[in-house]
Amino acid sequence: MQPILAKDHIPLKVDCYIKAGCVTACVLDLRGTRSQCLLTISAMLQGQSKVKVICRQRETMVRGKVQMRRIENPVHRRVTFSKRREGLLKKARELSVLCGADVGVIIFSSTGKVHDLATNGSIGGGEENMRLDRLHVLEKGLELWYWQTRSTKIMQQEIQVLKNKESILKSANEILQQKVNEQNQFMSNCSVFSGSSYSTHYDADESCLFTI
Amino acid sequence: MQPILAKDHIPLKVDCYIKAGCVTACVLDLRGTRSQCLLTISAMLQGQSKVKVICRQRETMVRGKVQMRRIENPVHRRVTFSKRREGLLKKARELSVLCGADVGVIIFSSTGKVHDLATNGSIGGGEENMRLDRLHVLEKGLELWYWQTRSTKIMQQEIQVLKNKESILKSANEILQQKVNEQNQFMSNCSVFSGSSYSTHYDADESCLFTI
DNA sequence: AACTATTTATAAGA
DNA sequence: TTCTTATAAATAGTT
Repeated sequence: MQPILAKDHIPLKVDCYIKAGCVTACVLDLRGTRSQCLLTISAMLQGQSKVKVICRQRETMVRGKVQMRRIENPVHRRVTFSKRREGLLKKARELSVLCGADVGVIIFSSTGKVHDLATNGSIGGGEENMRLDRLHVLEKGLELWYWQTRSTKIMQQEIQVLKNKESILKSANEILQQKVNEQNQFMSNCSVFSGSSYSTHYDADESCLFTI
Repeated sequence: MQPILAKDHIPLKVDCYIKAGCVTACVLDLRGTRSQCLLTISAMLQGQSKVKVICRQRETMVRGKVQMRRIENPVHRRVTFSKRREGLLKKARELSVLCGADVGVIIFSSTGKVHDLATNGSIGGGEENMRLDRLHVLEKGLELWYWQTRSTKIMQQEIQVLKNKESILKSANEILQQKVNEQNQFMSNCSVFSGSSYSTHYDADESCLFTI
């Protein structure tokens, strides 16, 4: 793709041409609420916006683009983590509300094993989602997180218990089976007791069916 | 909080005072790459930025803030879902890389049961994360998603199988126990066999230890 | 899919 | 921690 070099484009830097623009401004309303607003450049340059701009000189002018790599400074990293975690959860909630999607976010911090989670859809539908405050969402999130982690642990424990039971029952079964076999053999060797009803009641082959 | 009414603040609207500002601009570099840049208002007003601004009049000027409620138009909703899903996954990846956190995102779309997931930390550490392209991350994500869902299902199945085993083994145990008891009783009633080594080998109380 | 005006997020400073 | 705000980034509506 080649650059579009219109005649009325004047270079901003050596390698840039500005095409359009607008003004992001910080404002206070009469109640003192701070927010950001926007003015078109044309309105500014044509004097249509009756605005006096107060520009304070910053100590450091350079902020630059954030390098996408791990932040080494622990303080900066913690602050950034806190800010961006909030942002991510907000985005997740917005996606869920706007598009009716179920969104789950799980965050494990590197240091403190902190975990957060944002979710809805499973909470309830419609306008009620709007009224869920931060606390409620966090509460639900933790609940779900607990469910995830705990259920895994509990299931693993349950499996272990059942395996132990199985092992013990198998041993018991073997011993009992051995007894039965020995008794059967002993009694079959004893011709005095032939014709007894015992032999029909318990049979070695029948009990083998229960061995797994 | 009361508004700060400095003398050199001139009202922008009836209820707003501008305090500071900057210019967001759309630019093309010489290779035609489009990006956004920023100019300070002071530089603009003082003529320090040699920029000619071209403002095109839009057909519709009103865009307004997005209402945080479900988008009813299906086309708009799908487009917004697509855009914001990408944004959310990007944010998740950034949080993970910048702060060394493990982040998982699961998205179920309202219509097509589509699910996505972004994760890292478990993939690997350091600079290599930078090189993971979208496909790789998605692949890993799906893998993890599968792990989550499948492991739960598998564990539940395993628990069910073990419970069945336990039930069968218990039945077998009861039947065998009954046999042993009956045989013991039968033989103890038979005075001819007193003094046999059998009675010491299997005892009803001993096998009861295996009942859980 | 691309464009860009506008909104929103956030890094650094206070 | 919270506030501020300059600046970077996301995205809604349109082409």
